[in-house]
Amino acid sequence: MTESQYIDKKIISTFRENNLKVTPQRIAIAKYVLNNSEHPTAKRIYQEIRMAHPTVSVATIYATLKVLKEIGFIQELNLPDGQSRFDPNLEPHAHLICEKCGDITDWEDPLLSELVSNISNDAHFIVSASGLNLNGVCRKCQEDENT
Amino acid sequence: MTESQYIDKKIISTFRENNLKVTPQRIAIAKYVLNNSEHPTAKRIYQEIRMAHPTVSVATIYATLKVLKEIGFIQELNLPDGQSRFDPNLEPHAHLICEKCGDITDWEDPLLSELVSNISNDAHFIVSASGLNLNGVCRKCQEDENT
DNA sequence: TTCTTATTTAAGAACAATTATTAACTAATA
DNA sequence: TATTAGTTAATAATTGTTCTTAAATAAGAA
Repeated sequence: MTESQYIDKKIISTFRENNLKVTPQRIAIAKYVLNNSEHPTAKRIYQEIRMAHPTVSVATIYATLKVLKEIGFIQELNLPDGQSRFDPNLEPHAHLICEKCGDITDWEDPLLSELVSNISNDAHFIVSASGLNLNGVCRKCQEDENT
Repeated sequence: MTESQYIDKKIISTFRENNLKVTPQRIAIAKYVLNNSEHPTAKRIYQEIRMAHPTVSVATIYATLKVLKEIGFIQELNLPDGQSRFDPNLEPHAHLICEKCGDITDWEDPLLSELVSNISNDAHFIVSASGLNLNGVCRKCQEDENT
C-alpha cells in the first residue's frame, strides 16, 4: 500500500469512526489540508478543490474544515490577515509572520512544548491547540531593505 | 501630578512626537485602551467611547487603534472569535482562551520572553509583537462540568 | 440490488467586521 | 485670526464566514 493510499484509508476510517458520511468532497478537502503545511486560507482551499470538484461550494469548504478541526485532523490559526488559516501540524510550534511580505514560516523549538505543558499545569488549563505567533520582519525582507 | 495626569501628558506628547494631531477622540481612545487589560474589541471600545463622545464613528475607532498600534502603545490580538482585540501589554505573555466561556486570561512566564528572544536570534527575525495562544478549557469551566 | 432516510451538498442570501469615500470640521502653525 | 493639512462623521462598500433551503447522496435495511 502506498503512502497516499494509507492516508486515504486513515481519512475514511476516521470519518466513519466519527459517524460522518464519507463524501468525495470531504476526502478531497481532507487530503489537501493534511498534505499542506503552507497554512492555506479557506479561499485557497476552495480554489484548489474546485479544480477536481468544479461544483463544490464555499459553504462545504467551511463546513468540512470545521469537521476536520473537531475530529482533530487540523487546527485553525488566527493570524493578522483577517482570514482563518488551517494547519495540520498540531504540535506546539511558532509562526513567524512577516509584516512586509506576509510570509508565514513555521519554527520548532523544544522549549515551546515544555512551556505550553508548564502553563497548562500551572494554570489548570486543558490545552486543545496552541500557537506562538511572532509578528515582525523576516530575514529576507531585512536583507531587501539594505539594497 | 497624579497618575492619570501623567498618562494624559504621556499620550499627548507621544502623539506630538509622531506628528499626529491631538484630538479629543484620540485621547479618549488611547486612555481607554491603555488602562484596559481585558482585551476589548473595537465594538466594545466604540460603545465605551461613545458615552463621553456620542458622535464618534466606528471608522475613527479603527483609525485610531491603527495609529496606536503604529506608535507602539498597543498590540492587536488575533483570537478565534472573528474580531480583533487590543492589548496594551506588549511584553511576551500567553493568552488562555477558553472554548466554553470565551474568557481570555493573561499568563506570564519568564521562559516565554527567553524563548521569543531565542527564536528571534536563531531565525534572524525582528519581532515587533508576540503572543502565545492556548486554546482549550479553563479551570472554571472544568469545575462546572463536574457538577 | 433497490428502498428508505438522515446527512450532506450547492447556490445564493444574510450577516458581521473592517475599510474606503467624501464633505465638513478642526488643530497647529504663521 | 487666517490658512491648511490632517481628522472626523456618516455611510457605502468590501470581505470573510455562516445561514437557508431544496436537491442530491451515503449507508444501512429490506
